Amino acid sequence: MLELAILGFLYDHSLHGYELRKRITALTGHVRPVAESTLYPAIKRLEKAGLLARETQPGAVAAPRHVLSLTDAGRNELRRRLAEPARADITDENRWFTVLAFLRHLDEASAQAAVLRRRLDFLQEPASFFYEGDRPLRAEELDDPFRQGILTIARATSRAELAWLRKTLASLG
Amino acid sequence: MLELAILGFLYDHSLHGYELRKRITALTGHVRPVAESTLYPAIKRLEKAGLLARETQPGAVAAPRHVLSLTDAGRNELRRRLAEPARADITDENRWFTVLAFLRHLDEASAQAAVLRRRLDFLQEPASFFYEGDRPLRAEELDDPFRQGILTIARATSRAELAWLRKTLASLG
DNA sequence: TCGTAGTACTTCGAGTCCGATGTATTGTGT
DNA sequence: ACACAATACATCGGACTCGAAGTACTACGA
Repeated sequence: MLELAILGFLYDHSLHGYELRKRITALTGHVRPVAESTLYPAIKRLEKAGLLARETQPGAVAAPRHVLSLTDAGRNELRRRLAEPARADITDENRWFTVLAFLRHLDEASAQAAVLRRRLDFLQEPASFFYEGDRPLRAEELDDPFRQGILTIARATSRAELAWLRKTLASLG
Repeated sequence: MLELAILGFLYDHSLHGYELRKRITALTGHVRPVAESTLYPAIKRLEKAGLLARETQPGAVAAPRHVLSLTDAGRNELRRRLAEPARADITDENRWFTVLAFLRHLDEASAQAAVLRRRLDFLQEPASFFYEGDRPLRAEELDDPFRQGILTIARATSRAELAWLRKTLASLG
């Protein structure tokens, strides 16, 4: 997730870690903030794996900056992760949004459409949060107003996303 | 999150680990499955902290079951976690849904309302995913269809949840 | 000139999670 | 009679994450 965001942001521009941090915070920080002590080790991991390169600049403002850029292997890896997301990247909205945020980096519309279709399939699975035996319960069948809320909100999200997915899939041809 | 779900499910009934696992899977498993090797250590943690008690039954169906039940400390701890959720429990939808799933266990409507109000405040903060400088961008200003999708879906969710929150807060008095 | 805020990165330890693997029992199909 | 699935729990190592603290430098107001 974090790694995907790092690769995704660096695909467009080289950035130093601090700027990267600000962009990741803007993207997902209001939901799930990223600690510095998580970001910098992640950068090191990716660097060690040969996915990104580091060039140290003398500090213009403060401490020396490490300007990061994707290697060819890094670009390939980003495309691979976007084209073949893990199951959790499809099902978990937080992860899914990160995939969506960078999906334009896939070159082919058909590959983009394939990813959207996986999300579509997932949303169409008959899944609920609450069951009676094996039968999924509908909001109206619950007497707990908070659990009703969960189903109400999830249904609204699902509806909106299905509409958007179908529209976008149609426009991708 | 996991711990909250364990405490929440055990508030109503004593359950053995395997049954607990099935209920947690039903609740959040389609989004984020819980591995057995995560659940059982979590149970041990809570037991060690004195929040739940274990009674071993001879295996009716298979291996001996450990029937788990909340101690008084466990009941207090659940109510405490529900009444004073961490920031991430409010902002991350996955965690928030878990709080909602058990919020009825808070005795007082005013305490329930206070939690809902925290979510309301969060949703009303002007936050986006994409910025131009400091200014949040609207869906129409993006030319990336996938990023437009993120904003479109997030807005639909937000609208539905705000409506539900206001309705429910009104009915809580 | 002194404190504070912001930039930019690092280290450490503790906790948490997961995949893989293992053990033991009962029920079901063939 | 035997394999296999399901029940039920446990252990282990490796990876990831976080909070706390630290380093170091610049800019700016009082």
